[in-house]
Amino acid sequence: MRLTERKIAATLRQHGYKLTPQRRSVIRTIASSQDHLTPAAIYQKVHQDQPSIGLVTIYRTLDILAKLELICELHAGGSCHSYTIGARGHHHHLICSNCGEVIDFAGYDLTQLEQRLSRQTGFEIEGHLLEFIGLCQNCQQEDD
Amino acid sequence: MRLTERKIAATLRQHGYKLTPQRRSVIRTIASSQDHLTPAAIYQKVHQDQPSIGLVTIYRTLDILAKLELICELHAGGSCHSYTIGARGHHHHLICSNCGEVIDFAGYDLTQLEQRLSRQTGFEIEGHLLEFIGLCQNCQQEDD
DNA sequence: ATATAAATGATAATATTTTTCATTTACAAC
DNA sequence: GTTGTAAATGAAAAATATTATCATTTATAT
Repeated sequence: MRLTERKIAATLRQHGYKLTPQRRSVIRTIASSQDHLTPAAIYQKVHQDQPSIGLVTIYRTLDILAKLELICELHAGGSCHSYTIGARGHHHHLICSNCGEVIDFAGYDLTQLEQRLSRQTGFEIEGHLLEFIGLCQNCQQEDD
Repeated sequence: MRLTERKIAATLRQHGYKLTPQRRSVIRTIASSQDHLTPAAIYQKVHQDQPSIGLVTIYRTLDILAKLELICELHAGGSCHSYTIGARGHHHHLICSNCGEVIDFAGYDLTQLEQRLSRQTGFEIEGHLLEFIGLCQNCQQEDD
């Protein structure tokens, strides 16, 4: 079940953020869209409602909403700027959010889930992205 | 097992790409690094070897290597520019690579895997990213 | 109504990626 | 080894995306 505009607004307030017309409009735009939207797309839509809004406000609002986990950030393929050498065979990654260390792990099979999704949605599934983010041992100590 | 520089070079040739010193250097850099590297980081390293190389060549080489699946593209968190409203409860996404349609799905639990990884690596896992990419039914038809 | 900290928008700066095009080069054919 | 050719490169600029700065405005508690 998707979060409602009301619920999002309330959570913002609870965390001490002010509820401005601009923020309301950003929330309404995202909440009423079926698709995922880029900051620029959100700006365009919100701009109809709030002609004086700046793109900066969009970015700031998205940052807050993402931090509070009221919106989801998607990785829609394409350009996410980090590369490692390919490993033979299928594998996934575990990445340290602090130092960037990457550990490959294998032996986890998503085929069944993939088939289930394909059957349920009619999608022809081309691939997937599975990553874990966390703190490696070194970085845990530094944070203490 | 990670791909070797040799293997990557051979695959490039097999696909009709020329093996230039610049490309060799990019491959060597990525292959010899433990971390994942941004294009800018790769450029810096390669530049020591090939002082005249341009950043453009890095981008072009990365595109080719990624297309041939010789390197992995990582999403290291941060700014990947697409947002949807948060759903209540934990869920993941299925995204159409053509039209961008997003389907949320729930009921898939990664806790066990998370615990296994945590035990094996000592990571303190903060979160994960699981997405499937594919073609929705509409877009499959258009592509025929 | 008022005080105040937070939020906004304008502007500029920075960072990232792509395009264009003249020059150079890898490599296949001889 | 030469040579021809398509492919690749680098320089420069353009396009795109994101962040920083700061004076002004505003939501909200009192």
